[in-house]
Amino acid sequence: MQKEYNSEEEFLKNYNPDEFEKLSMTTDIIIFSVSNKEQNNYRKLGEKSLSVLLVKRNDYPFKDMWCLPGGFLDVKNETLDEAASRILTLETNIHDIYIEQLYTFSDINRDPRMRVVSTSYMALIDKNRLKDKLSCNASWFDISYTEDDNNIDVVLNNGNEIITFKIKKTLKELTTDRYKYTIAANDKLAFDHPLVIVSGLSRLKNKLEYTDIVFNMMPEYFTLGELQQVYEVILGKELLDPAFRRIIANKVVKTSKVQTGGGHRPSALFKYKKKI
Amino acid sequence: MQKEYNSEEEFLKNYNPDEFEKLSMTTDIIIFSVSNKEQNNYRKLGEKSLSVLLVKRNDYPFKDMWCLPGGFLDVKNETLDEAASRILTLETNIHDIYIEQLYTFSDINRDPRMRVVSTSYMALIDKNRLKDKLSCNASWFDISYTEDDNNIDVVLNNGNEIITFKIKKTLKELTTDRYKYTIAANDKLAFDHPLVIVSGLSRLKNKLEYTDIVFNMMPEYFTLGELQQVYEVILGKELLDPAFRRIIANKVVKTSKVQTGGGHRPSALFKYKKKI
DNA sequence: CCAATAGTGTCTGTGAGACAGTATAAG
DNA sequence: CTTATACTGTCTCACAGACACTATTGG
Repeated sequence: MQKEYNSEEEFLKNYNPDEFEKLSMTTDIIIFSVSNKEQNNYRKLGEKSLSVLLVKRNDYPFKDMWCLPGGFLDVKNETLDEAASRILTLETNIHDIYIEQLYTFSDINRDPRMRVVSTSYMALIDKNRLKDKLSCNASWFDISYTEDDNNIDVVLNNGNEIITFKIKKTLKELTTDRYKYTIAANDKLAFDHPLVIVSGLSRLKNKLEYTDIVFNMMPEYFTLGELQQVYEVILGKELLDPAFRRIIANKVVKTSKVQTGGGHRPSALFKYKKKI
Repeated sequence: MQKEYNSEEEFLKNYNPDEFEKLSMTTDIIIFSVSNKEQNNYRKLGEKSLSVLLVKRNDYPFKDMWCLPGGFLDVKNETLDEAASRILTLETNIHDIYIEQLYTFSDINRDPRMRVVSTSYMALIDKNRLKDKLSCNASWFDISYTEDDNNIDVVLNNGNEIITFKIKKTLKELTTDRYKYTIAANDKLAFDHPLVIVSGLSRLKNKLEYTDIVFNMMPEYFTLGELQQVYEVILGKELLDPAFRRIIANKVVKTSKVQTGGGHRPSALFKYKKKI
């Protein structure tokens, strides 16, 4: 039973902040970018792929496994958004990166040390902006995945090491296409990070279709062929040229620059057309 | 510097769970439903409106103000989803309610007592399912709101009391239509709940267009006129009959029942057609 | 000339917006 | 007969899918 107070001030003065049990919070950030595989055929375009930044854990728990960049919330001084930005800057050394909150994961045993709830974020970046080298324990992994009604199989590859995991989908409810995701196989990723990656992939794919989010992953100047490749690699399907050009027509501006040297017709370079 | 351990078990045995500062978490639930205003003209349909369930606070902080149903996370025993379900059942006395996570709010001073991070949920319900009376301090408020590029003005009305608040929108970033929402005016709602309501409204509006979410707010049998009214009241605009019927044609099944007594042509009753 | 990408023209079918029209109960 | 809603037919326009075609470079 609450005691009687005469004012909010009086109540707050007497409040015991340990009335409710407490826990720690972290943020995990899934940083997406686009990689370019070099081609040996001088004519062909380099194949693109979607990449995610992972960090190798030096310490327990999950020592020697990979995880998303993340860290604990500074309870006294920062919001979750600020914590995420701090970690993002720490990892990339650049500012002005697109970031958005994804989902808050709260499984009781997701951290073996103690109860930790984690709010995940998704960030998009053009890799070319990274002037500094990555810290030695961080690495870009190319993502490929297949999905059907029951499973998502994901393969992450940094050229050196291959990480695979499988997510099982079970229909949660009839009126939307929401699934409950559970980790069905995973050896190399720490915590519940397979779930975070899948949730980020799904958000990215959706937002690609109804926002201009993709331009956060593009350099200032790009060809429509490159942009189309990025769409294709994220959506996991090929697009027809005329249809694609119609879709992005009012999102880009043609510049006077062209890109030559490809052993074929040069392509015009475009910029993102900012909305009014 | 982390000490040297030889195994995960050894590390965990020696782990100090108070290494990182802790905080409390809550969940707040925005429960939407549809209300029916009675009409005095025997021919006319009762006007529908979107409603939200609010609770009057008996205790400090924010004593005597209204807030969304919510509560603290039981750190030892439940996930956030479970906490939200628990509170939802507590408030409504029914199970099988549609619920989804919305967003995690973490402003440092959102709770005057101490640092509290809150994960918000949105639930949709058909009010007619509520057999029990609401607890005496809970009440349904009809929502009406207007929105332009800079502000959202919301009016909540339970027939007795009127709550208004204003949200200021500032563009966060160019590539998507994401805004930063800040509370510009609010006297009667506790915490940052105006932000939660606006975030729920926006989610509901969006999902209406690409999911079958609306049927969680409908009774088992309904007329297309009623369904259309619900769409109109959520979207805040009128729809043309033929267009609307095309959109929902493959989401509903016509039954043999009809609804008469309206002083006009009887309308067929429909059910939600569950997907295969 | 060849291979590969850049870029365009256009046909076709689908589907949304719009509006007009018919149907039918209760008073 | 009036009023209000229920429900349908159809025209038009915009746009996505599909495919064929032209353009241009480096080797």
